[in-house]
Amino acid sequence: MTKRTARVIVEVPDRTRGERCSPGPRPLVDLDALERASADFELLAHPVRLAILAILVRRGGEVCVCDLEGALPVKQPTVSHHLRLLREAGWIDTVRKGVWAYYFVRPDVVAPVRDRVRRVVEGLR
Amino acid sequence: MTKRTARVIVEVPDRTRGERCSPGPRPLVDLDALERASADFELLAHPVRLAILAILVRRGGEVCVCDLEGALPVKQPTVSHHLRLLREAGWIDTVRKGVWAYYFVRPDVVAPVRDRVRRVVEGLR
DNA sequence: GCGACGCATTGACAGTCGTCGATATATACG
DNA sequence: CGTATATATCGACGACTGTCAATGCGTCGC
Repeated sequence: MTKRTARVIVEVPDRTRGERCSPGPRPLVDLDALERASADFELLAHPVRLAILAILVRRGGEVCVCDLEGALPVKQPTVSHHLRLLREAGWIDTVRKGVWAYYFVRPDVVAPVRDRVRRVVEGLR
Repeated sequence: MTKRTARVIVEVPDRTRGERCSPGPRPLVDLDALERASADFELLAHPVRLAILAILVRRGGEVCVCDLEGALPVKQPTVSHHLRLLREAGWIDTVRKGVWAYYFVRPDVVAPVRDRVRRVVEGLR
């Protein structure tokens, strides 16, 4: 989703040329965790998507698109767009019942997301 | 930071025209929390920034830019750019010591961030 | 002073994102 | 069938993001 061009390197260099300007051990960064986490954060980084997720979780079940549409400050194609992003990420899924489409969260997918995010955020201390 | 054009409305409409296609109570969404949280997530949604934060937190103190520069897969102006974003958000700050600039996290700012993110993410259950 | 160095800023570029009108698709109802 | 309704997709637009070379700015050592 982002324009990530390169990967994050694991070590802080020991700056053999000249003395190091920071003392202390060289920090290690879990590369793959960062990459996956940032992808999660990208999806969370929009209020409409957050609202969709909040509504779906609140209802604890299927929610009709038309209800979402009415609750959000964007037009129908835009709602559909954000629903697609969440669906393509696997976070939510949909069933059609007649004319209506009902969306719901997939807890089996969102739970690992929650774990990844929690791990990164708790690391900020 | 995002292209938010409008605000998130608080209620799911009761669809007076026609019957509602979803039953259940109308969910309420904490608008301001969503807005602030999505701003937090935007800042977290890049692996370089995540890596910077991880390194700063790990070191538990000031880290020279040149160390960060060596640890990240982007050139110096790009590092500076991401440092600026984090600094402008108040998450980190800097002291100059001679030629070098040392960055460090501001726990007083990051702690509320952690709380907001935690609140949103724990809400995903 | 001068040159070297570390970092910040600028400016430009390509790529991506969010939005919405228009349109397509699909279902339901006469 | 035709029409209405719900959702998805398309296409275009403007705005923003990430990146880096070039340049500026401040500090150090000489």
